[in-house]
Amino acid sequence: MGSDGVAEKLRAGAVPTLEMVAAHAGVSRATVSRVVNGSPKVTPDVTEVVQRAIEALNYVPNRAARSLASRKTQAIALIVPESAARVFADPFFASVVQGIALHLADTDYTLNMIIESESQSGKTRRYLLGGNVDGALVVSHHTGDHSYAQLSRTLPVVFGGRPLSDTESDNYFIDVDNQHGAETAVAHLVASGRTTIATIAGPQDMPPGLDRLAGWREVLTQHGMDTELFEVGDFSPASGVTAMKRLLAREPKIDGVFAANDQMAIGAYSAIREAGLRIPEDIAVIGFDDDIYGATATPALTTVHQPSVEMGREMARVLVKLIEGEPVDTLTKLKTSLVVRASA
Amino acid sequence: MGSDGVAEKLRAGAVPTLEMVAAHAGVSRATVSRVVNGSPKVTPDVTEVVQRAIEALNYVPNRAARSLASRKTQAIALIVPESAARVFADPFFASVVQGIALHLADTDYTLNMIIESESQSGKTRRYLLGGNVDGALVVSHHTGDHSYAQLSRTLPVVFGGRPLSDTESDNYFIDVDNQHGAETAVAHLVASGRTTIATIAGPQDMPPGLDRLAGWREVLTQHGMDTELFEVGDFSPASGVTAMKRLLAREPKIDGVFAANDQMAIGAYSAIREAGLRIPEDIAVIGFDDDIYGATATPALTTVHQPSVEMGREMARVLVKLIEGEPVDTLTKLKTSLVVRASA
DNA sequence: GTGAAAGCGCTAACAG
DNA sequence: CTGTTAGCGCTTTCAC
Repeated sequence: MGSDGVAEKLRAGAVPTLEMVAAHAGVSRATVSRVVNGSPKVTPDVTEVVQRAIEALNYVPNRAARSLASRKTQAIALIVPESAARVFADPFFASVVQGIALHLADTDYTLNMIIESESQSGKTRRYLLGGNVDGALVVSHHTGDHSYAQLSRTLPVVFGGRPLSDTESDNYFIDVDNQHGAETAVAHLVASGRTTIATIAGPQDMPPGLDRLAGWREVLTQHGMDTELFEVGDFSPASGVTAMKRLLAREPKIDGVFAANDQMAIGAYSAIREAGLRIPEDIAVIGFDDDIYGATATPALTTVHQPSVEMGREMARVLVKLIEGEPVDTLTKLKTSLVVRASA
Repeated sequence: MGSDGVAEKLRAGAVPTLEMVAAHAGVSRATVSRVVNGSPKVTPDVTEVVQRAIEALNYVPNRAARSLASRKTQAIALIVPESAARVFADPFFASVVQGIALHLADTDYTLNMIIESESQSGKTRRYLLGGNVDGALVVSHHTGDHSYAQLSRTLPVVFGGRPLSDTESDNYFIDVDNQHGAETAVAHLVASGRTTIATIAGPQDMPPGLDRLAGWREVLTQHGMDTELFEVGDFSPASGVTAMKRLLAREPKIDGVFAANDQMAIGAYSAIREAGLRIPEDIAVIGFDDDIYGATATPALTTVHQPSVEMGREMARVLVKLIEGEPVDTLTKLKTSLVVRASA
């Protein structure tokens, strides 16, 4: 009965199943399963016979069946909450995804990318709660938006970027050390002899905006310098132009400026030139992010590099550990580094 | 027996199963399944009772079980074959992925992103052949590399970009109309009075390189103009510089140049300026791609826009149709459009 | 160490 | 139109 059918399929060249491998190797399905899952208690001889059968049949385990029986999916969701278009235009995001995918390639986990269109946020929640994945990764570049925070009570979740409020202390975050990065940049300005250093800050309702401003303030304070010279932008080039103009109007003696991101720094370039000043001779400029805008600008922008690929890798690493029950830190901070080019 | 256990679980607040919904609604599991899958032959009354039970229990179907029973995965693989780093730095690729994800969000399919690291190409093949996905999408920007061509005999596959050779005629492709785009660009140059039009072609072993050169040649031929003025680059800015210099050395009277991509066009900018010529007064320049390099250059580059998001969307749309057995065209060509800015 | 048996949660004939 | 009956392919106790 059963084995006849199997023998038949074996010959038919159908998609090989564990049962067929078992028949081919002359062992039980349980044993094949053990070999496939690397169980230690299987005789080497048997293991080899099974391995051979697997290769002979070109057997590949069926994911769905395995998932159903083991109650694990071996899949991880990558949630992209912000407006899709904006997120994908962001090179930072692309690098993070790259890092995630690279790390996952070394594991048995699969990456399920989900673009969260607001029109169907319920769909995403259902997907995540429906046992379709073992864990989720949430990327939200600049915004501190963590509307998925509650999710973590049901499912392992790792966020990219720190939360705005610390009430969500039971969540896991991978963050870039924004404040330290900003400090490095401003310290560079100070070290190169600049004495009137302004900053174009990011939105003060976003963690990176807050932290980078704090870094600027910290260094100036240490050097007993004026800490009032800042204007807030929204991370767009246009806001960089406006902010720089206001800064120049307030204090014409400015000889150094730290912008909270590269795009605003490029905006500042325009305002500075319009005022008839030169970069870096009259005003040194440093940005933050190390994106394509700054790299291709003239003069090439000195900026703070964000370890974006590394961030993705770390997010994936932490999530996998979390899923597998290993202990991990609640907050991981990644180091930034100053990329000195021509603008400062 | 059975129903007692179910009633118990119902109270216990365990993850709801179809069986629990059936018990709650007082119908059979089959009926619940029909309602969930939108079968037309269920009485409205019954449907409603079931729906209510589903909501009451907050039931979500288990994907693995459904997949196992129906022998469908409702998942699509996105394969990224080229060196991951390069691909992700490419804004074109990011947009394509965006388009794919956007279309899939409207369907019941899930996107599995796979970065194909050469170290484990076998893993990818096994994954695809192991019945883990219902179909695959292969993106390869400029290269005509379709090493996955054979796959399509086993699994529905849709490629982005046309194949280099036409031997793979049983495969499905979504391509951009490179030749027509190039023709539009060159026609624009001709229409604006340019008489000595050169081109910086892309690699001649890549479809876009070939097609864009063909477009240039076609228009010049139509106008009885010289068709010898071309140099081949490798799509990098540096190769654009070199090619432009050679072109200028060969023919100083050049007053228009069409580059096969924006990055080479920007390279040409340097060479042109170095020769003491102005853009667009002395030489009009047009690129191809409409990427960030051209948009932020000075003067802003006139270029041919690639419908990248649309390409992703189309790839996903075609693959889903293919999976569901609907007829689709073997080759879909997407229209490009000329973006006139300051350089021509 | 290995096999037998019992499901995992759902779909899909097949009756009725 | 609805219920019954079998599995889908694999893991996992529990005996042997």
